[in-house]
Amino acid sequence: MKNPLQSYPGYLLRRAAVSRLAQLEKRLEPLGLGATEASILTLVHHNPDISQAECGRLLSIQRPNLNPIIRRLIERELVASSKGVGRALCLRLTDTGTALALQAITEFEAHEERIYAAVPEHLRADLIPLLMALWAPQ
Amino acid sequence: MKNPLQSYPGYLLRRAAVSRLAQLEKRLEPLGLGATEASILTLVHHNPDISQAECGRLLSIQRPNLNPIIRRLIERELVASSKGVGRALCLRLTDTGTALALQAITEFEAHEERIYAAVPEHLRADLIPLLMALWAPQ
DNA sequence: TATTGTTATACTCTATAACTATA
DNA sequence: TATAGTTATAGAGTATAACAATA
Repeated sequence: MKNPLQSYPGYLLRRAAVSRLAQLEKRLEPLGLGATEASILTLVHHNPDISQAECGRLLSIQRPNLNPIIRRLIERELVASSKGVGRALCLRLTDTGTALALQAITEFEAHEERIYAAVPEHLRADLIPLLMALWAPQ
Repeated sequence: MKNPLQSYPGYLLRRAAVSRLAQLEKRLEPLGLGATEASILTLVHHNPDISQAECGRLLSIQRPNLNPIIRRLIERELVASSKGVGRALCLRLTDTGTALALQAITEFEAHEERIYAAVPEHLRADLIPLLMALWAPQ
């Protein structure tokens, strides 16, 4: 039995993404973080006082879906919020949140290394621009 | 505001996969097919008398999840089933199913072309092996 | 017994509508 | 009014357990 879809780049792209995400989540599990939560911590770490809506835009998560995720991070005291302009909330990491974010970033970078290791050396420099081109155009 | 994850290949991989899948589903919508349904029709078209379980293995869909999808395709008279060995069912496309599968395959190939078009020419031959390498190793 | 099909169920992601609050 | 946060809800997709049917 043969899978004819394995010659389609779109199918392989999806399979690769699913497989690598699962691999990452396995590594993040000891930190008690999912990939989305780890992404948010990283984003807030790099952008103190970012709003919830801005987080959602940068991570392509819609506000109604992001809300309970952020609330859980606040409940866990990894993120703290203060009032911003309008109804906006400014998000910052707590000390615990910062410590966990740094661990998450370490895992992200190890993950990045694993992915690069799977790519033939002469193609590594092309990987990021290639994936951006596959994402961007529509 | 900057998204630090955009320098991680794993993040870009996921974004690209989601974006391209959405693009494909838009093209398949006029056929009344989702990407999964179109994949199954293509698979059965290339492997007449394939079983449901084998479909699931090749497409990485677990049997309990595949069951209602196949049943819907049978209800729509795109797929017909006959008894195989054990409890297995042999799946085949009906004439309507074959006609629709051919249209779906045309859409898959157009999709493939769009993806290749986004890739710099000197990297096109590397695309499939690259994505397979990103999928496979773990 | 091993494999397949089936049912039930639960959890996560995602999508939309509608509401409240504030510059 | 426009933007942000919030709530409710519905639909995919995915995961596990358990049962039925058949070689």
